Amino acid sequence: MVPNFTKHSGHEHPKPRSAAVVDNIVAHLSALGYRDTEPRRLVISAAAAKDRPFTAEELCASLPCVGRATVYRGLRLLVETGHACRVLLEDHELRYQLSQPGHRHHLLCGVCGASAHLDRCDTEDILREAAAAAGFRMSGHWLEVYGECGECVAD
Amino acid sequence: MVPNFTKHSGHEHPKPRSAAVVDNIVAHLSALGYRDTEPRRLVISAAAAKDRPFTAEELCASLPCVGRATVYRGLRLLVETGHACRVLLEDHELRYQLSQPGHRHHLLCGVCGASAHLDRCDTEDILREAAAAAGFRMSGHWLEVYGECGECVAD
DNA sequence: AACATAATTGATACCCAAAATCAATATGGC
DNA sequence: GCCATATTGATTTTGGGTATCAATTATGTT
Repeated sequence: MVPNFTKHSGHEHPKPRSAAVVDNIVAHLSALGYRDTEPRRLVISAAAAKDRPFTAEELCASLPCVGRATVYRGLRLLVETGHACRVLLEDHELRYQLSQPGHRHHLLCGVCGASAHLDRCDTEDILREAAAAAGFRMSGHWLEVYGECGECVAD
Repeated sequence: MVPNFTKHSGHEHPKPRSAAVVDNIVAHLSALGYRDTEPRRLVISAAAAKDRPFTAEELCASLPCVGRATVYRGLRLLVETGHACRVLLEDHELRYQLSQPGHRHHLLCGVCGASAHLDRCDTEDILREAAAAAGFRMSGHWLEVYGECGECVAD
């Protein structure tokens, strides 16, 4: 019954990072009073295993042993607690993606669909300034950059 | 039962700018082979009259004489042709907003919901550079800045 | 370790936004 | 004005997402 996460071809990393991510999130949820359950871990783990933004339905398909409602609830919880965010890509489908809380910068490849984080965010100050020029007091932002990732450019 | 949309207080501008926007869009659609029909104009006009992102349902309510299907089709067409874009705000509702083609920068007030365009986009170059550092070739971006607009800050 | 309590799960039913259908109508080129 | 065709809109259908609720499970306590 345990789903087999053999998605990542070739590489035989024991995936310590992904597991750590799941543990981190579960720990945070516990701190917030949410229980550490296996279905919830499965949802988070499956979400962490995705290497690009995914739909709720895709996640359901990846988790045949977890009820639909639980998958949706898990996703909602992740979004509410800031561990995932919703992404509206150009195909007009609502997708999800794990993310560091408050971090809303993504590089999205229009060819292969890969998604990466934009780590160094020098834009913060510039945005704040531009917003101030329009009379806004900025509290946050969401940024998505479309283009082609390195691999797709190489092809 | 009729919702009272007396939001636009006072101002009795004959709204020439909005009309021009509608004409522009209709002209572009015509160039693409789409016909110039009254229901479609009504949809575009109603969308242009909104001063903040709106839901499809809200637009339907604003257009009791236009069929639901036509409103939804009109919105879809606007999005497909780049005259509107979908916006995912923090209340998790899918909203629409007219926009210049390719222009995806908005200032969104979390208090009153007002939306403004970020016109001078100095971020373009910085983003391109940051994306390149991650191996991406940037082709476009979508940026939303959350915060408080001038009026709400003043209160 | 067993208990009590409360959160969580999942099968199902339900809701509603959005799309599909299709006959009737309006548009634009001729 | 005519015709081919895009468009409309009343209606039906779809499907993503949520609510329900009995059964189950996690956590703190003793």
